[in-house]
Amino acid sequence: MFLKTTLAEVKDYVGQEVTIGAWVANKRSSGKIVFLQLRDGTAFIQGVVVKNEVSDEIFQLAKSLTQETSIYITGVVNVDERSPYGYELAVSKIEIIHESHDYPITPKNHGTEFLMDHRHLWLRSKRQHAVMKIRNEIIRSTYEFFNDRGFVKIDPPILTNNAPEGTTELFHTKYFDEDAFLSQSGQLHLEAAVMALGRVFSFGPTFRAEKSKTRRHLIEFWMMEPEMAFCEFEESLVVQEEYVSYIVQSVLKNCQIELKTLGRDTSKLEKVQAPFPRVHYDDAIKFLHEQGFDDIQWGDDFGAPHETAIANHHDKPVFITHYPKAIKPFYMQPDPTRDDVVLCADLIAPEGYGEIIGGSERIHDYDLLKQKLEEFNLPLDAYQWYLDLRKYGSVPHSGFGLGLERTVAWISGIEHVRESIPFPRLLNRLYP
RNA sequence: UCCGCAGUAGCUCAGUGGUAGAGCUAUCGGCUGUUAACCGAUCGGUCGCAGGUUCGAAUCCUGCCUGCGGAGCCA
Repeated sequence: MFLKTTLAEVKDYVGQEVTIGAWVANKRSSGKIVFLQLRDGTAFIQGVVVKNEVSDEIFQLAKSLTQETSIYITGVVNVDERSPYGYELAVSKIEIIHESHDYPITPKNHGTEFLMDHRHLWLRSKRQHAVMKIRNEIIRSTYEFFNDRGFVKIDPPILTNNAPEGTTELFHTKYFDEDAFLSQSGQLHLEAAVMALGRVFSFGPTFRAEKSKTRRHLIEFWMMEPEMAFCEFEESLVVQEEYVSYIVQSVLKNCQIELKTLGRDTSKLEKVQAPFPRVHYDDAIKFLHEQGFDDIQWGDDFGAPHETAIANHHDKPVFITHYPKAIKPFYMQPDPTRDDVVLCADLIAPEGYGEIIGGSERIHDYDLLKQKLEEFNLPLDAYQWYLDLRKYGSVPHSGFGLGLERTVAWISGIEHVRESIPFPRLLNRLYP
C-alpha cells in the first residue's frame, strides 16, 4: 500500500471496513443518529453513526465532535441512494486526532472580506476545493497538450531588467546595486529559447503593479506562454483554439463532480470546440456601432462592456484580430497588406469573462525591430540580446499568453478571479 | 486615480433623534435519514476612529480610516 485509503477510494471498498483520516466538515444529529459530513481533501462523504449499533462511548463522542476536528474514522462502506455521493460510511469507531474549537467559518453566510481574511481556512470549503481541483486539471491538461505536441517547458527569469509591455506599471526591486523588476511576461526570453528548442512553453507567475480593482484582475497571476518558431500568425490561432478546446474538454471529462458542486452550466462548455470565430478589428468596431455603442471609434482599445458585447454574440470564445498598431506593443509584426494594423489576436471568453489570451506574430526583421524600439523610446542597450535574435538566423515566430486565473474563473463559472488562485494578491491584500 | 455604496455581537444583518435587536456560531437540553437540518434555553456589544450639534446621537453634521462594486489599464 502506498498511503492510507482515502474517501475518494471508498467506492472500491463497498461492504468492507476501512479506516480513514478525515476532518469533520459539518454535523447533524438527532437523538439516536448522527450524520458526520466528512472531508479528507480527496472527497466529501457522509458518515452515519447509529446509537444502537455502536457503544455509548462512540455515540457520545460522535455527538460532541466539533467543526474541523481531525479524526481517524472506521466503518463499513455502503451504497446508499439517500446519500448525495452514492456512498456512505456506517461508522463503528472514531479516534480524535486533534479537537478544533470555534472554527471561524460557520455553515451560514459570510462576507467576502471575512472569507478573504480567512483564506487559509476558506480553501477547505467544498466550493473552494472544487475550484482548486479545476485549476489543477487545467494545469495538468496544459502540460499534456504541449508535451504531446513536442513543446519543451522553459522557465524564463522572474527578476528582469526590461519591460516587455513598456507601458504598464512594474514591481520595482533592488538587484544588489542595480534596479530590477518582477517579470510581467516571459515572452522576450521565450523568444530566445524558441530559437534553441523550436517549440517552447512556460508556466509561471507574473506581476503587474496596476491599480486595477475589478473581478478580472490580480496583482500576481499565472500565465501559460507558448512560443513557436517557423510559425506565422494564422498557424498560431489554430494552436490557440485547439489548446483552449482541449483544456475545456479535459475539465468536462475529469471534473464532473466539481462542476456540479459549483452549479456550472456545462452545456455552455460543451460547445467550446475548435474552430473559434475570428472577427477583424475593423468589423468589431462596425459591429459595436450597429449595437449602439457610440463611445468607441477606430483606433480605440476595447473596454470591458465592448468585449462582453462581442463575446455575447457568440457561444464560443472569439478571436478579435488585427488591432491598430498604435495600441499594441512594439514587438508585433505589421500586417503585410496594410501598415496601420498588426498581426495579433485577443481571445475573448464567453459569458463576460473577458480576454483570456493575447498573442501575436513577432517582428523578425532586425531593422524594423530596431526602428520600433526607437519609436517606443526603449533603451537599445537593454534590448541588445533581443535584437541579436534577429541577427543570427532570424525566423518568423509567433506566441501567445493565456491568463490562468481568468480561464479558471470562466470554466468554473465563478464571479471573481480572487477565488481562482489559492492566495490572491489584490490591490489591498497581501495576507494571508 | 475617478464614480457609487457600506462599516452595529465571532459571522450575516435590522434599527433614521428617546432602555442595543434578530438569525447563525458556541454551550446545554430534545428529536432515528439529516442535506446551510430542525425545536427550546443560555452566553454574547467601545454601534469603524476623532471631533461637533442636541436635554438626549448607532441615527444629524465635519474630517479621517478601512472594505466592497464599477471605470480606466491589462491576461
